[in-house]
Amino acid sequence: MKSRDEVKKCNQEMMTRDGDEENMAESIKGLKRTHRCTEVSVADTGSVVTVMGWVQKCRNKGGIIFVDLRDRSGILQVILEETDCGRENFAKGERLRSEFVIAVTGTVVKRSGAVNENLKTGDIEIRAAELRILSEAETPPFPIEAGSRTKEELRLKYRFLDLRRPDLQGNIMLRSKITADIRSFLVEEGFLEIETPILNKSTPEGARDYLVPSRVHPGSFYALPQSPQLFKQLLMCAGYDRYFQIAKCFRDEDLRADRQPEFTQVDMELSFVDVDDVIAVNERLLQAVVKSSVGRDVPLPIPRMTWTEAMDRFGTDKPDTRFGMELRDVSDTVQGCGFAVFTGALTNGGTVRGINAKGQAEMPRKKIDALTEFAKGYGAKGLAYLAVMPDGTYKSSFAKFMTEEEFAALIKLMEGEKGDLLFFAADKTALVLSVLGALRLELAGQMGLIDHERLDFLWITEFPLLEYSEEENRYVAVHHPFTMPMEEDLPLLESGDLGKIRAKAYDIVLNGTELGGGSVRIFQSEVQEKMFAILGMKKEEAKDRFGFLLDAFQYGVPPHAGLAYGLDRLVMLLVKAESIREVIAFPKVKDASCLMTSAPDVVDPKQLEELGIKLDEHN
RNA sequence: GGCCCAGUGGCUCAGUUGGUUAGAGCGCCGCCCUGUCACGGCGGAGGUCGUGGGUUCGAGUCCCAUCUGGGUCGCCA
Repeated sequence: MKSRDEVKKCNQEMMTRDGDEENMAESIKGLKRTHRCTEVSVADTGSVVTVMGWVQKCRNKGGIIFVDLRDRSGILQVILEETDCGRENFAKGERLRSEFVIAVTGTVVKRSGAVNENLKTGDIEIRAAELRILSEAETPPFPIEAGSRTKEELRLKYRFLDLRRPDLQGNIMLRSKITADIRSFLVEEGFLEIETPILNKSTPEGARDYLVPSRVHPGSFYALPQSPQLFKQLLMCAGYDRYFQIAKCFRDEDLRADRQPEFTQVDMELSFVDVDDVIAVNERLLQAVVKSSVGRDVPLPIPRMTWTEAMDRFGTDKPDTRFGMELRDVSDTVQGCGFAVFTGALTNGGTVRGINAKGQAEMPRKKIDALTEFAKGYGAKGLAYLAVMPDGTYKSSFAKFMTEEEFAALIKLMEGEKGDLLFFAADKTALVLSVLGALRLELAGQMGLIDHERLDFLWITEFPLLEYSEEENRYVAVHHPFTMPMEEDLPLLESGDLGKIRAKAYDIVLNGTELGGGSVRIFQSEVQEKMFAILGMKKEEAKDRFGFLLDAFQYGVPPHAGLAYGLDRLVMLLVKAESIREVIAFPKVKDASCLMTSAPDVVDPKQLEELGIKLDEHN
């Protein structure tokens, strides 16, 4: 592959290349498109239509030319014969190549040849009377067709071509429909769509901000929003009791298959509500949108699970409930056994848990080793296994440390049967859960346990309010510092185990992906100040960073709560895409750059000077 | 920042334990063809194997470094 600089140079050449000598582009003058390609049907037989689009493919039989004309609606066959269109138009037809943009005026006829069952318009064709070549085209660097297996790198460099492909067009068009449906549902429900600023004050809690300098404020920086959180709370203070926004958000963090540095949230906030009210309206929203976009029914109510239960049963706060293989706590059973890895973990206040890979007893040693490596990737020191062979014997990495009775008890607890393979992890609880949670997903994938037709929605509730950060040496907010503790746990704020406080926070999960989350907000300034104190924020600092919010709370604030969805993830899951990039028109690659525009890029020194910015020598 | 995977004509891939002129399908170009729709027939062009270095009589194949893209851990209030 080319280096970044070479690519840049190449792109520049591409952009500066002039309209060339051979460009025979004709004018559109006097023509008006009457239909998209697949808007023409057998009902139009006999009428004259004008269609415009791209040449998908030409089949020149000598005296007759078939042209598959494509636009975003699909494909329509155009037929050119000299007797219909005359010599000049036919000659143009002979010059046609893939991706030429053309306009055709002609008569809709029923096909005299065979019907093409694969096309929506397979029973008709247009007999061209006039053909205009509106634009010629180079041969594209990869085929413009559905199901392309072209390297993503190339697709992204030529995203404008990639976006012509029917599968990507389908995703982008469905995304548009979903967005429109969300808007109309929320407006119908009395929500107001209100925009909030893109240029903001940096609030360095949480993800890293993208910073924006400004000519008129040398030395100061705006930050791009990570979410409209504070503004929507202020909107509640201002009385706009139901707000929503399709909001672009930015986080300067590393990318993943389901994470982009800029992404879109469906953001909402409601006044005079509690947890159940937010959940209720959002369940109806999801039901309506899923129905209208992909025609699937979402039965209500959506199941709910507390965070504690999710962690306990699935080892994660976003469980994929499309299959079982739940985690089991075997700590009590192995407590007195002779296996030091297990007993040692327990002595150190940890846990021992297992999962049962049904029918996998004969898994080759190599594969088990690979899974052990997989577990190590999540911080496990190892992975213990116990295979209950079909003949009833055991094969185990800890065979010599346990008695027959201990094995029997362990297998019984794991509901192990002949042919099952049991995996165990022993360590600190959080680590064990994360390892087995990941292993569960990995195994399910390998074993083909996941039904990809299912849409399993799930609410996760009662998240912990705070968690202790070893790195920061203090408690940090699990959700954000404006999250309301559950009433029952309020006393713990004063004295008690801060890690035990549950929050009025909730996530919506679909098929093991976190679709969105939200919370009831703190609306009493005393509680908010207490919260800042717990987070180690001095009064002055809190005032400096969030003073406007605290001020607003002094002037009459309604109880309020909200939620935000990752729109990209919702669309991704509904179209069954593997990556969020398949539902974003112009996504960025792993290092957050754009292969098409080559952003980010160095800027003119004059621009920097104007901004009062000096770079390090090594930049 | 760590770990893993991939990089061979325009595209997608094959390429045996290192061994003569690096193959295929599709696409592309030319000629022919009036019912094709994975159109067909004949002919043709096009790659030195991401880059640099090394081992070797000999490297697409082995080693080191590096670039590019992807997955993932950390990170993502």
